Amino acid sequence: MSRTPTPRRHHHLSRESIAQAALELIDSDGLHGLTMRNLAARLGVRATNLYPYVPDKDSLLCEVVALLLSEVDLSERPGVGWEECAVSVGLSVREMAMRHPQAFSLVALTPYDEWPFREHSQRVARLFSSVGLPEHQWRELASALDAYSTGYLLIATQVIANSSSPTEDDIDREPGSTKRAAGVTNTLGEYEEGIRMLITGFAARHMAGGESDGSRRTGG
Amino acid sequence: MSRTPTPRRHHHLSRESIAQAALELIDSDGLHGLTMRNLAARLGVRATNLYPYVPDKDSLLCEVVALLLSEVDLSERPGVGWEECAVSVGLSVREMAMRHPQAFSLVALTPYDEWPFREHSQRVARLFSSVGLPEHQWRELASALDAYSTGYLLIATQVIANSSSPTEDDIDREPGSTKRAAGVTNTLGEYEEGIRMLITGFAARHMAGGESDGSRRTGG
DNA sequence: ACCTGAACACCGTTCAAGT
DNA sequence: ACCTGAACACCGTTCAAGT
Repeated sequence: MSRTPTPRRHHHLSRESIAQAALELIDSDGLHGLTMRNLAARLGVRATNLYPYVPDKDSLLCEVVALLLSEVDLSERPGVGWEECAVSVGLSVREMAMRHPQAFSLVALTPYDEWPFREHSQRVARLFSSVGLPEHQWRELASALDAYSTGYLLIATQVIANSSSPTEDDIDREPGSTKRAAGVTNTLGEYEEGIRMLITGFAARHMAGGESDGSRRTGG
Repeated sequence: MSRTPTPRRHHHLSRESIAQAALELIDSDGLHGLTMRNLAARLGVRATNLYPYVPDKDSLLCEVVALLLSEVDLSERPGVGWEECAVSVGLSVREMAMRHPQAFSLVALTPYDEWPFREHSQRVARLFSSVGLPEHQWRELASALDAYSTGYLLIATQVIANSSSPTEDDIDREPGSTKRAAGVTNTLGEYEEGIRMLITGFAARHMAGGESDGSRRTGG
């Protein structure tokens, strides 16, 4: 019955604390700096001591994804129309991605039917169902916005992660390197404009009047 | 001077043939079935024999990405308006992704400033600059469409890859498993509708009249 | 000149042996 | 009862030694 082995020595160890340390390790050393041995060393412990708390590395990565998703602000925005609500959620996702550019690919790579996305989907549903759109409509909108955000931020963070981890060998000491010629922009403005294009197009194609000003003025 | 060592024995080996075999191996065994040793075995050779042709595994993965990008149809569509042109490119990307669901994440994970995207970006530029839109406009549109496609298809393929590789241990022999409850849909219709939302929104926000019917009737 | 096996420095994970 | 080092089966990659 006791599913959790509850070991007694390392009191600072737990699924949560290990996942937190893993995220910090990724943030500082990059994804392939996350090693069971490295992570254990960071916690003052041997790799084998992690296994009572975490079944394997994949589960640990799921835990990290859950940590990242929990940083997205999905609280209700009272009195805010669905358009601005969708925009602000998108911006919150971007803030999370830019706080953790080396870890964001984990979010994008984790299959949607894995458990970290279950709670997240429920939080999204709770927010969007309070926003005045019929369910089949906000589901289609949320799906498109999610695809756009995931793709845009993955592309942006991969460029950041690639140029910020020289892996200690090829440090070309030129300040303006040959990198950003490929037209990778990643500005908040461009990202937000894409979201607004989706919202505008959604309203035009799927709603009656197609109005999209977002001053909803809800009394209660 | 002789940068290419030009070995003489294994005549069937070359950068291209190795990359092709790597893609086939990923398609059948999944991404983590691709191993220098596995790949060599598939080619009737030892792992060390690959290194004269490919400097390391990362370069090999870039070569695979180039192979995948080359499958995208970016030929000109004479007499087709920019809207339908953008849609058909998006559908071609989806066909590539669905042909290689286990390999698509490589495309999404490869930083945009790596070389496989240079030629691809030039092909995109060649197509879109022939379509009647000013450069700053089609660049913004292409960027948003790329983000959407990448995100949507990554999410879709990760679910496919996750459920099609039971890794030989957890084969729950229930036909209708607990999987697809998370609302992962991945239909061609939903994907295409997202593209059209972006196009409609782009036209409404960035063009004069905002017309978007796509019958361009170009004479030459 | 070309190829090869052994070897290096790592992985994730397990488990018998210690205390 | 808890922890540990050694060990297993792998990686990517190198290189001295063979032919």
